[in-house]
Amino acid sequence: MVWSSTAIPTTLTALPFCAPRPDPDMPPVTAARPGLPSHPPTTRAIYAALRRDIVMLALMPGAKLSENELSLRFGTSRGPVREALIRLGEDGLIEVLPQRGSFVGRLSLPAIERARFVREALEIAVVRRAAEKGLPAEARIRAEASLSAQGGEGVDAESFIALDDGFHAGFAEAIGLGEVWAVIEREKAQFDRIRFLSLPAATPIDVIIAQHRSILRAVLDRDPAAGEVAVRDHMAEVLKIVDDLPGRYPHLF
Amino acid sequence: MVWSSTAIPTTLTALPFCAPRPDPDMPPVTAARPGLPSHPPTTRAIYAALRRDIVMLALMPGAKLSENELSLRFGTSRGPVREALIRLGEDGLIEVLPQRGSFVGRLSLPAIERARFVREALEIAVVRRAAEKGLPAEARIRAEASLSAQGGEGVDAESFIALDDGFHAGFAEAIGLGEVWAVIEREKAQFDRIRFLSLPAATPIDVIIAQHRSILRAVLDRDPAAGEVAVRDHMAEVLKIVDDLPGRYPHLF
DNA sequence: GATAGAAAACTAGTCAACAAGTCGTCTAAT
DNA sequence: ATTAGACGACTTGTTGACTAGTTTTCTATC
Repeated sequence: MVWSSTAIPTTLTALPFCAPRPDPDMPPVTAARPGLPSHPPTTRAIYAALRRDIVMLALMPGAKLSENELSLRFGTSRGPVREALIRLGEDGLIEVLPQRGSFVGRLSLPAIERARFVREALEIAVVRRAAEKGLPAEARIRAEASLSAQGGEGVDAESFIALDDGFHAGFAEAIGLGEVWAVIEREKAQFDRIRFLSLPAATPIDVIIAQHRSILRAVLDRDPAAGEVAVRDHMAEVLKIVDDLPGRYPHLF
Repeated sequence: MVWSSTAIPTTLTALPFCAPRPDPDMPPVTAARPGLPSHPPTTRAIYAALRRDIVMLALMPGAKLSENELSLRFGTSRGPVREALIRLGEDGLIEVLPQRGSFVGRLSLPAIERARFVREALEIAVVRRAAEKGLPAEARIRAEASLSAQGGEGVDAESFIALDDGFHAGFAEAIGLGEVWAVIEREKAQFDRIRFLSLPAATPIDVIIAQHRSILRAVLDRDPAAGEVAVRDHMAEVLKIVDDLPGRYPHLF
């Protein structure tokens, strides 16, 4: 068996950003990101596909995820599907009730606040240390390239989030603690969902880019305190958009 | 099938603290902590048993973990064992090489430093917020009870670590973010192993208790800055004991 | 028609067998 | 003696069947 190319059938789907449906059943359509870590073979692909669908709200909170149905959809047996579901459960993205079923986790304000808290704490520590140690030239170039790409033409929501992630991850890698970003990424899924949910009314991209600039400037100025303030400011954006969401989409909470 | 009581055969074992063996095969003996969360049934018990053995170095870094052998030992099929191994792999405690075998992860200085970094960042954020919000009376009582218990008679290594964990987790729970401790706990396993490894020569318990007192005092004094300093001081202890370990136990790294 | 009970259609949990890849060893040829 | 090749004893990955529990639905009874 060859691990390099997984043959999980995947399909691209247009995302119904602003059309959340009360219907818990969802069209079983997905796309798997290539080039993810690697550990297991088909399990990883299924995990990636489901995670992407959940984060992008193609699978709505509360939707039922039947192992049988998924194994049928992915063309594998229940084993790999089950393992993928276990990992999604560990990420807090789905909830499996014994003998009852697996369901996409509902949005939870406490869970979002916890994720925000964890991310803020880690990101502050990373930026502080980057400001103390100084940013390698290569990392600086990449950060600035990401910044200008963020403001470029034709960046859709998904690619902007990818650029956003890369920008933040760059600092962790720069200080030789790239794996810290993996911890952040696990938590990040929680409020990536609300980010997609509130896309039209969300913080203007210009503001976010300006905050990114502030963070980078503080690091380049070797000013940890300013970096911490900039990160705090940046992370506070989540709080602003999260407030009225439960009122607007009560069935997702 | 009844989930409440799992019937995984477990056996208690005296721990060979200061007798690390080059032999990668280990006596397959374990005890499972009761009252763990609950999600799956037998998988959870196997996971807990193996995790405990790994953290306490009853399973030495580099040891081979055969799914077949483990399923034989636990009296189940390979399925639950496999799922437990997946979760241990996610925790970074074991490494599974496709078609080759599963192995207890070796001690890695970068991994330990990463875990230390994450824990320090989160613990600082927690203590700071606890100092800002103030500690509820109940939490204060529990913290002080834990402190005196830590200095009590006849606390062995395992129970001290449990008290230690409870002390730290208390702050997270006090500020309503108890689940943050779960994130810390996942990372903590990495340097719990070196804690057990360096038990005899480790930092005297008195010093650790004094550091705990400093943290609690800072929180009670509503002094976030002092709390941060105290946590940094406390976390620095790990650095002190980790230095000469690779030289003394090269086969574990 | 409304309600209580049985049965059928789900669910996840578990298991044993098979497939496929890797490693070590043993044999045979040079 | 050395080396190349094949065999066999491992490993994890995958599968489909079976078990036990839950929910729903349908039916018979009041």
